[in-house]
Amino acid sequence: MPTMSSLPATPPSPLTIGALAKQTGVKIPTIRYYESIGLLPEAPRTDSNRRTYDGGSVRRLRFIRHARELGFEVEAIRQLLAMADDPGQPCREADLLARTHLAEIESRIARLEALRDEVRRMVEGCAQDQVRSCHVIEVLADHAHCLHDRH
Amino acid sequence: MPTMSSLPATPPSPLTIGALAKQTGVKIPTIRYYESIGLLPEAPRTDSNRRTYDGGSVRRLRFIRHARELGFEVEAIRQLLAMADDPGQPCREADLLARTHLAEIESRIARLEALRDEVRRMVEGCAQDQVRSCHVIEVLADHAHCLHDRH
DNA sequence: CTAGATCCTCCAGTGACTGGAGGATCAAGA
DNA sequence: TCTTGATCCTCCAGTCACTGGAGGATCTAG
Repeated sequence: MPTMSSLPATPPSPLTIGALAKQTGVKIPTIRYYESIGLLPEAPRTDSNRRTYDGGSVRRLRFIRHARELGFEVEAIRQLLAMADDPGQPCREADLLARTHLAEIESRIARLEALRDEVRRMVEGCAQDQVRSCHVIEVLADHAHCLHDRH
Repeated sequence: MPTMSSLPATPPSPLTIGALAKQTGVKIPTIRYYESIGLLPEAPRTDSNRRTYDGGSVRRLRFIRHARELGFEVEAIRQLLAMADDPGQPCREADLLARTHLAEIESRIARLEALRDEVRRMVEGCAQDQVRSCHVIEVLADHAHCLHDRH
């Protein structure tokens, strides 16, 4: 084989912060901010002090982005990441945490489904050019959709 | 009939801001903040300048709270409320808006369901005291769970 | 060897609340 | 009626999670 071909899998060349931002949809200052609050580990630097990233960073950052979009706060994400980083280790304490998050997730799904049904009804009404009253508010205002009752 | 009895339905006595806060789980400063940014209409005042509310306020505020918890931003809630306030009127323009929100809601449901399944798997693993690897990150990191592709 | 893109740090600004200071008002009991 | 504790008012400063600009270094393509 001639000179050009290297090993079968291309060695995973490190990403710049800009490339990471592009691949994840997270803005550069936000990436640095996540590092500063410890959601992302401190990125290794090049000789000229630039941060470098790899595929793991992409997955971790995408996870953070999705979780934030879904309304989880940073502290919850930090806990979720810690559980993922440390699979099954202090299972006893992580269990309660996971169950709490699970209940919260299920509550969100239920409320989103109620909202979805109502918005869908609105869209269908519009499609038929019918003027029918809108119950979006009632749907989300209804306390029955809450799984927890601490309010 | 004696003197005490009034009309069949008790006249809906107005709520104080504190009572509204209790019924909705929204803190008093937050209620005032929502009024200041126009999410809630300016509350009528008593002679001594205190805000008064009714059942409509309770429903509207509960809606806002749930929508915020579900991660919708204030601007989206403002639009949703405007549609609800003005049922079927400028149907043509509201339609696109509603469809956009619908797609967003469905995307959230899909991602939350994926997350739920994974967290559930973790919890079950814990319950059996099994040490199995955790894929929460992979689940939410997976770009396939996104319905939009602008990133 | 430049010129433009990209990176660095630091710091100030934004959106959506959250809470304290200082003062007025209300409602219930002595 | 008078007080006293709860609740309300406005204003303003602080927090969380970003977001963006200033000023300067480094990289990369022509």
